[in-house]
Amino acid sequence: MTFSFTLAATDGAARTGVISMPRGEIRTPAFMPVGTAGTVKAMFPEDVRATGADIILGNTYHLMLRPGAERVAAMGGLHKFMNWPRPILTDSGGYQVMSLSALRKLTEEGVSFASHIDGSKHLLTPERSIEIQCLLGADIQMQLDECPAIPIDHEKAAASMRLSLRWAERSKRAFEAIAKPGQALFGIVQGANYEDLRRESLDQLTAIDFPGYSIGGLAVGEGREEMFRVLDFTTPHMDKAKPRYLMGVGKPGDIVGAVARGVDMFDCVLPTRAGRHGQAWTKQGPVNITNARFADDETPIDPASDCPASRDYSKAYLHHLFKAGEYLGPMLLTWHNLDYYQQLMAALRAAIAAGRLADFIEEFRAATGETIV
RNA sequence: GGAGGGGUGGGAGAGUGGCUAAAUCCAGCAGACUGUAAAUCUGCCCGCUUCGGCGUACGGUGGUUCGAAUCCACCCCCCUCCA
Repeated sequence: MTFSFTLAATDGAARTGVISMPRGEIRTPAFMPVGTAGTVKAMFPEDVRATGADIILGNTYHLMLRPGAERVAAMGGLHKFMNWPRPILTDSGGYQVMSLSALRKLTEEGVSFASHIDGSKHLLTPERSIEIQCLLGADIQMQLDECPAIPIDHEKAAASMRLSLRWAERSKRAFEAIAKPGQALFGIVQGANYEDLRRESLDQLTAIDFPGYSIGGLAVGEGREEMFRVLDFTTPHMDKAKPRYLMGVGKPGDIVGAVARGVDMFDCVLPTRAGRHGQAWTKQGPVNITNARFADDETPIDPASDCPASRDYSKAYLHHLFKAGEYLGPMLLTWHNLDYYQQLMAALRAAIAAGRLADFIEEFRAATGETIV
């Protein structure tokens, strides 16, 4: 069994379907919880699964440094190591080119990082990134890319995007040499917020040919409206038969708007990080549970939810746990947020299948007060 | 009764003539977080404010001084030790 993507229904530009892989199916549009260091922080894998996650993320850079890709391979691979038997998507380390820009040097060859842990030097080339992702056993792998922040001028954005293109070719060559059947490598469309660059990137990647395409370099400072504008001139030109993955996005409203523009896959640290920081995402929008107004609120976040974290604990208790610095607070709120995100994805899939996405978006806007054009 | 030490903003605790509306930490209030250097970070935290300031303030009262949380006098209170 190999990688395949089957569309079940469309509604405008939006699609719903299934990606089939040896380790399981991924219902799209999909939200993939982020488990950078081999754990979705503060969560048990079985609870992540119970929220409805079909696939989670891992990270090349972090796992390369600790515990080391070869060690994970010796332990039987990342799935066994972390007790997550379903598909795993790994980022290539491209995001760290931006987030750790102070600790790395960029050359044609690749990226040399000074470890944020102990300062040790590590060269991450496109080939080494693929090798690491294969050692980890990642089901869906990412090419190494450069993820520049926006704003960036056209010239620099073009140079960066073309570097990522050259790395895409090298990544594919390396992948074809060592990957196992059933694994997939995605190319990453770059080009900042410039239409000509996004088109050039997409055309070149399409020529190289990947089983799925990521849209990178968004949600990096440009704002929702601008991000949607970029999607508007990008997704219509993408291969309809292949999954489209908007990397690092996002807030629920970002996801809803991107799904309407034809995006199939998402990942974001927001539900987990915000959960650890006391922010709950709800059907009415985000709320900071540490606010004093919750100190005496005996109602749960969502009494109608199937998720214990959402249903069985009062806001007053969650408020207390955070105020007291208790571990259970971040655990419960992470759990709730992941469940909320998966409920949102399930609702989007159902709405697309029923041909009523526009109605769903209107209801979402009314309930959250969010602006989604 | 005697000797010594000490009383600073909600708490702890710096400061011992002007750079002090008063360090720092905690508590409190609010915000942020988008392919995770994040159980993190930021702002506010005496009152009023047109955000430029203005008014009060370091146990109390009085004094020295151009100027006092800081020096002096007396008083009040707390702690330790001796009777």
